[in-house]
Amino acid sequence: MLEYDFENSVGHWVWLTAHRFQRAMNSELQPHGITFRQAQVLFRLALDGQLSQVQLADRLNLEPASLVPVLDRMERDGLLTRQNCSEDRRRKIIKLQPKAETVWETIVACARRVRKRATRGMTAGQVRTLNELLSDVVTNLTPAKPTDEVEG
Amino acid sequence: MLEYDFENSVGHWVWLTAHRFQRAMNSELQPHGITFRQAQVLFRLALDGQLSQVQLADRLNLEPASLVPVLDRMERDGLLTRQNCSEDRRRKIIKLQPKAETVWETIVACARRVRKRATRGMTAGQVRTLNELLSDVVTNLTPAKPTDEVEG
DNA sequence: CGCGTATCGTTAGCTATCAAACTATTTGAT
DNA sequence: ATCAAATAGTTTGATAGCTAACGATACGCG
Repeated sequence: MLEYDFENSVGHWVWLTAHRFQRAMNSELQPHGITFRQAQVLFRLALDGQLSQVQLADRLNLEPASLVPVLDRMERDGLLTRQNCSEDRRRKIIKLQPKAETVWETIVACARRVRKRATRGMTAGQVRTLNELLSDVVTNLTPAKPTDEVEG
Repeated sequence: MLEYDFENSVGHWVWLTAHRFQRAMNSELQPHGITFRQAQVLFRLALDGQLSQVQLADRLNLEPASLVPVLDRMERDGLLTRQNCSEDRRRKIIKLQPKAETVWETIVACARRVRKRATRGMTAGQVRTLNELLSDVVTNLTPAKPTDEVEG
């Protein structure tokens, strides 16, 4: 009857795996009052320093509008601040608050535990292969942006 | 400063790939008034026939509570019905409506297009390898259920 | 300078997800 | 038979994501 082998499609497996990852991360982070998405924001800001909301959304592969409520909650919880930019008054600069550093160790520990569990029984070569194949799929599915060309 | 290589972790790539897949599927399905999740529900019901909500949620790797609003909208849109089960009056059987079959071709076509785009430039062997590695990760991250043992 | 366009952040309305608690019903142990 | 425990579906309250539209600001071209 059905003409599509959904169960063996890449999309199905990618989707299911991502779902399991998110659940694992969220259940690890929940006791510390942090969500997976918030952890990603902290990662990005810790790596790249201060960013505007558009820059941050772009690096998180997120629409700027989707970032607004996330930042609202993190600002409410004292993890970061929105600071008006004097040079461009439309822009707001996101800065981490000291509290963010106190949860940093927690996040890294959770990420390590989940990653270790996820790759149990796999060799380093298999993990690298997996990452490379996924990277190819991402490249294939990423629409070309006129201003920011995707390089190899 | 940072002790965690997030950019090269499996979780990062899996997450990003799934995000691209969902966006691709939703933008393909949007003109037809169907979401990715609704398409998955139709897939499942078309393959497995009538199911209760708990059965359906289990096969979709979803909490039963998360399924409720999805089914609400699909029932509202005339894609399916909830039918009270006479043997167990707690239970409701989900049945596809004729309208569901009319969107079936559309969904399969969208899935084919996205899959073809996602695996462009990859060999059949690479796709199989990718699926197998993802399957391993899913197994590693799936918590053992007491009633339903995970088999190899 | 002035006006059209682009950009930044936001809001509104929709869909989706989870955990926790609730109601109704069934099952099981005594 | 009775009552506690388990199960099915739902509700509530929170987080998250998208598109479309909006107000404020910056930029560009005449």
